[in-house]
Amino acid sequence: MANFKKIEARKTQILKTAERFFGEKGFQETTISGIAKESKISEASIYEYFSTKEGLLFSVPTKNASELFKLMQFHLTLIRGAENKLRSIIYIFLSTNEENPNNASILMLILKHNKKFLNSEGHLEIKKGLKMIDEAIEEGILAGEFRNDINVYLTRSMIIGTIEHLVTSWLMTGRPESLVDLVDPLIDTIIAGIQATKKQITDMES
Amino acid sequence: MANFKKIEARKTQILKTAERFFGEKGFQETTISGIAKESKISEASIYEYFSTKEGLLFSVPTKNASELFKLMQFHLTLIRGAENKLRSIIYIFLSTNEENPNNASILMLILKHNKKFLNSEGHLEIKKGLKMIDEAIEEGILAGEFRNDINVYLTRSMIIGTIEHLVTSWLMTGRPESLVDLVDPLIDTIIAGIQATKKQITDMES
Amino acid sequence: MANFKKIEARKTQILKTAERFFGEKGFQETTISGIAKESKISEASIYEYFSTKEGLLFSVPTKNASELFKLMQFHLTLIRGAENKLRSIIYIFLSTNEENPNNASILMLILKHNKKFLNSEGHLEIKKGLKMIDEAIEEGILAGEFRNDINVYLTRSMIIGTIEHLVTSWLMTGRPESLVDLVDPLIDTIIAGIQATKKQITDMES
Amino acid sequence: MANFKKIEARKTQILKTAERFFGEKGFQETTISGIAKESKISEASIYEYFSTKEGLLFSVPTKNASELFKLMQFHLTLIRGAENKLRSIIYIFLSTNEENPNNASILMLILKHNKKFLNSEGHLEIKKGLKMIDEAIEEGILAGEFRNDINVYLTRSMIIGTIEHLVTSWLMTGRPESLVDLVDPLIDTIIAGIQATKKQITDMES
DNA sequence: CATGAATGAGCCTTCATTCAT
DNA sequence: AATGAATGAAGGCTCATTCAT
Repeated sequence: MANFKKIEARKTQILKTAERFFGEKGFQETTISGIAKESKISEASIYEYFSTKEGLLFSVPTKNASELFKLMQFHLTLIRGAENKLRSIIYIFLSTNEENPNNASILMLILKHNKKFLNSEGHLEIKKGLKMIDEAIEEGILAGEFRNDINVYLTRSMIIGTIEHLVTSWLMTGRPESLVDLVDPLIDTIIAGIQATKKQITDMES
Repeated sequence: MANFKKIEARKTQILKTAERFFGEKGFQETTISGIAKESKISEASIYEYFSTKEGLLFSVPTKNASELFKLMQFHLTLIRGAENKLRSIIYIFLSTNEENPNNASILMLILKHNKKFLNSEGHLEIKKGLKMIDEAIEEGILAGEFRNDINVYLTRSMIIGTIEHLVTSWLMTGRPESLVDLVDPLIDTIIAGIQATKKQITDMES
Repeated sequence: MANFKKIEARKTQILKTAERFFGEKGFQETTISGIAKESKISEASIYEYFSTKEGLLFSVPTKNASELFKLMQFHLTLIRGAENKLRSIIYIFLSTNEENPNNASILMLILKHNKKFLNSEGHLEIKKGLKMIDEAIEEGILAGEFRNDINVYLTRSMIIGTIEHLVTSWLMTGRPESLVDLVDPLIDTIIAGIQATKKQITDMES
Repeated sequence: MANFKKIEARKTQILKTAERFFGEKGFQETTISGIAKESKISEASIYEYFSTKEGLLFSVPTKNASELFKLMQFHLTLIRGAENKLRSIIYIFLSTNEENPNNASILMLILKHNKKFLNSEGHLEIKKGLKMIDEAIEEGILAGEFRNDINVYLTRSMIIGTIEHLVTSWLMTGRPESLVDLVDPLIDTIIAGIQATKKQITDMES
């Protein structure tokens, strides 16, 4: 028992250091040797817990994503209305990235472009998050909140694309200073673009 | 003169090969040795023309971007109306990327995440393109086509972010099959999100 | 007692697996970890029973050799005539190797070239086998079966060398298909080379 | 030109060191780094000339073997009689090994047991040497020097096996002190084993 | 100009072995 | 007695880059 906890603590220690290194320096510039020194765990031990350097990289965001989406799911059950759901999702995405820039960096700058990761189990967790967006959009269409001629894939791509762009810009250049401040104007614009117009509503009513 | 032309031809030969290699294999997986062999120009000569491997990478999209934005600028002078301008810009971005996936790959998957590039001269060309979007948006606001309360930076980020996301998805997974087919629904949604509503117009009139 | 037996069983289990691994993959390619997994005994336990990886290797053939030479000794006491004894020895060597290629491989391809083994206790057993050959040759000389001018060391070297070469070829390339089929032509040639000729016999008689 | 010579000199320098290291320490214990330091050529340069550590190993005896067999071929054309030819072959084999123990060690203790080598081009040279033995034996049979019922493969195996055993013993234990001293008794015994007996000759005559 | 040739500098990964429990 | 866990130590190999010719 105590043993299990100790090992988990060591793994966590490695993951914590790895997150910082990968996040700050990227994959190539990060060395296992560096992570080992920093986390005061031998290189060989790192390979006890993680199969390869890339395996370690993949392990960093998986846990985070897993926890995040559980949280999201919980929140979303409490929220009524597709617009509110999208607002919440966007808020969670932006705030999570803002709070955890290294993890954001790993996801946005490294893993998003790694084909192996896109086919890995770790990516499944992330796909769940995307699905929540789809579901919120579809819910909004069904409820008449959103126009019924919008393209769900495209709409999701706009939301995700914008979030990614904002986060990436923020990571790369440091501006704008706060990501979460963008939630409201962002969601307003998006909603304006997809919401059912009064005219349309009138049409439906008639 | 003949000499100058010969050298230019050799440079072009290198850039052509480099574009293919970087685009298909990424930065790390591409070797100078590989480019040298493929382009039948010695490694040492590549270093005559390009300072470093990264310098070569930076040189690939510069020329392309330069030509692209000249073309865009020319087109935009002929187009009236901010909406039409945005439509045109989005069309040119998506179609250019679709026609030239290796160049797209270099920009979207490699350079976008390279701080050194973002401060390099090559990035200036790209910034010009972004500025055109800003100008179109601002023009639309001034002309009353777009709402006057929209955030230009955010709106541009939505446009760019969506384009980047679509292109990146297309590069990484092969879907959607056609990028240019998305131009119309994309611009429709965006315009719907930012255009001045009748109600707003009425408000303004009153 | 039961405990002792259990330990012996575990040792045997390890040795059995080790024989297969060393025989099939060689020394370097065999890992203690592999043997541990296969024999379902922990690596640490293997080190309880065997000092080092090399110690384990040395232990594999010792038991086999020990049993073999007891068998040979028993057989030889029943056989009359040096030629018959040599025939029997060669037959036992070839057939033993053929029946147990992994053990053959360990001896022929690994241990024969290991200076440490040649000075180890395990090698003593093998030397006993060689001594039997010497004794048979000497017996043949004394009895007048073999020429009295032959070099015992050289003759034994021929016998051993040929056996080793045949076994090694068989291990490395798979031909000839059967080793024991070679016993008769082999012994015939050897005997022809060392047996006392009629002329010599006549000389001795005169 | 001068360049070519310089490179050849460097290659030779590497091969010379490699021969000593591999011969004295074996394959595993030899490191490229060690060879590099000793031969005062960078590790990277060694990899310029030789693809891998194993490739370097294979290159060591190839050149030697090639020269050796040219020499043998030349000698054999001058020699009349199968017995004399075998004597010459055995002498050359034993003396060459004795003169060049490191090369002998590489061939006898390392490469003979390396399946990759046995299928490599380097091994072809060695096979040529074996074929010379076969030819001498066959010549002897046709000429009536040797019995016509002997097995060529087996006879060659005896010759090679004995040589290998003697050389290996010499390498491993230092005995016998001189290999070439064994040529005469060795060939005498072998010849006695395979030569046509007077009786046989008489039989043939009758 | 053009390049053949040389190398410095690293880094991931593997395993035999040890030791506390 | 048995082992899970931890690691020290090492080594092959790759490339971007330089420089003499």
